[in-house]
Amino acid sequence: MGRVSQVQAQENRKQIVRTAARLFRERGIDRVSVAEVMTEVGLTHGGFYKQFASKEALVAEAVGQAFAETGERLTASSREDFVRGYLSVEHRDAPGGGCPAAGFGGDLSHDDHGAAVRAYADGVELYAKELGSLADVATLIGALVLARATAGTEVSDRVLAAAREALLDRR
Amino acid sequence: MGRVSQVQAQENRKQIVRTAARLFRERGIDRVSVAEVMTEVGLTHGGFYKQFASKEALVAEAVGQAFAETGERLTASSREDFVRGYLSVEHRDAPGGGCPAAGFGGDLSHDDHGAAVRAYADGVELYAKELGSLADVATLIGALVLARATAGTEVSDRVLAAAREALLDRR
DNA sequence: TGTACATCAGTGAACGCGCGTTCACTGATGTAC
DNA sequence: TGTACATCAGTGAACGCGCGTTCACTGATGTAC
Repeated sequence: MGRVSQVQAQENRKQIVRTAARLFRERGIDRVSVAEVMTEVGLTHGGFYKQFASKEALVAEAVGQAFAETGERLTASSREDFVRGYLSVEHRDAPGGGCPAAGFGGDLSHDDHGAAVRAYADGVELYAKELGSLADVATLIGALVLARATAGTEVSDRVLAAAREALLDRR
Repeated sequence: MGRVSQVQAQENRKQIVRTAARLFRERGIDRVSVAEVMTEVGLTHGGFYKQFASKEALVAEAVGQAFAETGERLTASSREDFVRGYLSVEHRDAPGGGCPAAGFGGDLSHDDHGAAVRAYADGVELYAKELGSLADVATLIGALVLARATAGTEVSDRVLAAAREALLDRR
């Protein structure tokens, strides 16, 4: 295949970011290769560097993309609906389209991912604005991280239920 | 160097597990190689497989080791002291000797780390027994994960303070 | 207690593999006239 | 509007590298007598 239209190239670029945002959350940034993202989009891996300076640049954009998606959903539903959806078994089992704060938390705390950290911090602020307090954001995200890390044990369902109760019934 | 005494071999094995437990929490499991752990202990990488079946086996033991260390500290201090220490800037900046639930959370939620997940779930139960509720455990761990992921921004200190207030002053 | 031999923890080189990245090439797209 | 040429998104092979793991070897340790 030869050159592609500028419109098509921009569309391909967006698809790469969207696909990376999903795969990185599903399996962790380090466990997803550039080649895998490109294949999933339907391109070959060589062209990646025509669009991005490095994998790290893609990570930064993917984190931003994931928070943008979540932000829309967040402001479009009531507090109670959002909390129930967030702390659901479905959300626990489908990290690919889920909360980036939980999905990227582990990957970003090591090393320095400058731009990605900025997007992450802004995302957390947005959560806090919607939920009312940073402590509630911590409870929400902590419960999801714990539920995923313990998936398959009885602890997993119980931590989701406990956080639901603390954030909804208790207030 | 030739053969080493059984006592020395057991001591080396323990050192490998302890060192892995620290390095894995500091930089993430995928970012630490078997060779690096062995070098840090003062051995060469080839001998690793005389002691462990695979890197995965070491991961399981390292997670268990990390929770065992934390469990001792947890039962040895008052609730308030523990919460203050847990949500301190020092703990945020020194993950190597810190909470394994936060340090390993991201790494274990992807793929299936059977034995490690069991140790993790047991560790979470221990936290819950000490703190009183699983929701409080979620708040504690979520705050630390967020503080680390946003380290360097103002959000980081604020989320620690907010969780401290929620877990101590509010009750 | 001494001796002879088997064991096996640790060594260091090597393996196959997948990764991020580079590069010469292709040919449709975009542009200058 | 047509033509000639430059551009550059995408291709596919190749690179250097570090990883997890294997293996022949070493020689002190452990054991049988």
